[in-house]
Amino acid sequence: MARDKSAVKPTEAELTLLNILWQMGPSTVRQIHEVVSTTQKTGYTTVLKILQIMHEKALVIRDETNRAHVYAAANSETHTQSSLIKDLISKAFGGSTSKLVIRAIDESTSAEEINDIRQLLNSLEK
Amino acid sequence: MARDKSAVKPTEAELTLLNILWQMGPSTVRQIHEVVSTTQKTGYTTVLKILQIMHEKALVIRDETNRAHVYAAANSETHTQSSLIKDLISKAFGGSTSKLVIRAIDESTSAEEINDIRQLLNSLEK
DNA sequence: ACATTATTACGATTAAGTTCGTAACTCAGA
DNA sequence: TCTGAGTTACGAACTTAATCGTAATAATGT
Repeated sequence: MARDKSAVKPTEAELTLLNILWQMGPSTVRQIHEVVSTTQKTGYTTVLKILQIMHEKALVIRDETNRAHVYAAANSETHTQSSLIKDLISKAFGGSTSKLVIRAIDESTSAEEINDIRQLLNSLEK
Repeated sequence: MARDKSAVKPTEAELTLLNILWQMGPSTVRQIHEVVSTTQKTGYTTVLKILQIMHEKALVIRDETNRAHVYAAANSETHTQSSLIKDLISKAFGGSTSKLVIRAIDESTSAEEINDIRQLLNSLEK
C-alpha cells in the first residue's frame, strides 16, 4: 500500500537537507552539498542519494530540465513542522497539545522566548 | 565513546514500552506484553528483546531478584518528554522554543486545550 | 570528434531497529 | 526427582537509514 503523503516522516538526514532547501530555495545537489559541508563531512554522492530517495518519497520535487537537477522541498516548513509536532504529541504526550506546550515552556529559559510566547497568547485573546 | 545518558533517544518501539511503564510502574515482561497486546500484535519475545536492549542502553532498570525480572523506566516521563522536545526544537525549529509553541498552538483545535495553555500562561505571569 | 569534467545512477556496505523462533534455564508441583 | 510451564537468552532474518565508490551519462571546449 502506498503511504499517505502526510504520513511520510523525514529522517534526520532528510530533515537536514529540507532545512537547507527551505532556507535557500530550489537548489542543485552541488549547492546543497556546499552548505552541508560547512557543518558535516558528508560526501557529495551521499547528499545526492538522499535527495533521490526523498524524491521517491515525494519529500522533494525535482526539475530535470538542466543537467544539474534542481531540487525543492515538496512541503512547506510550516506543514512539516506541524506534522512532526503532531507525531511527537501522539507518541510522547498522550495526544495532549497543552502538555507538550507546558513542557516546552518549562524548557525555555530565555526571557525573550517567554516574551514571544506571551505575545502570542495575547493575540490569541482577541 | 560511551554515549551520554541524556543523549539516548528512545526509538518508537521503545517509547511505546516506556509509556506503559510510566503508566503502570515497575512491571514484568508478561504484564507489559499484556498491555501491548491490546493495541498491537507484538509477540512476547519481541517485547522481551526490546526491554533487554533498553536495559543495555540504560533506558530501563531491571530488578532480577525474582525469576520474572521487573522492569522500570530509568528516567521520568517529564525528563524524557523534555529531551524529545529539545531534540525536535533543535532539528526542526532552528532552536527556537517559541516557534514550536506557536506551531503547536496552531495545531490545537480544542478549546479545552487552548484554555489549559492560557491558564499556564496566566500562572506564568506571577 | 575527442577528451575532460560535472553530474546522475546504481549497487554494495555498514549499522540500527524490529521481529520472532528456538534453546537454555528455573522453579514449583506431582 | 522429574516433568512441565514460564521465563530469559541468543541469534537469525528482514527492514530502513546512511554512506560512499564506481560506472554511466551528458555537456563543454579544443
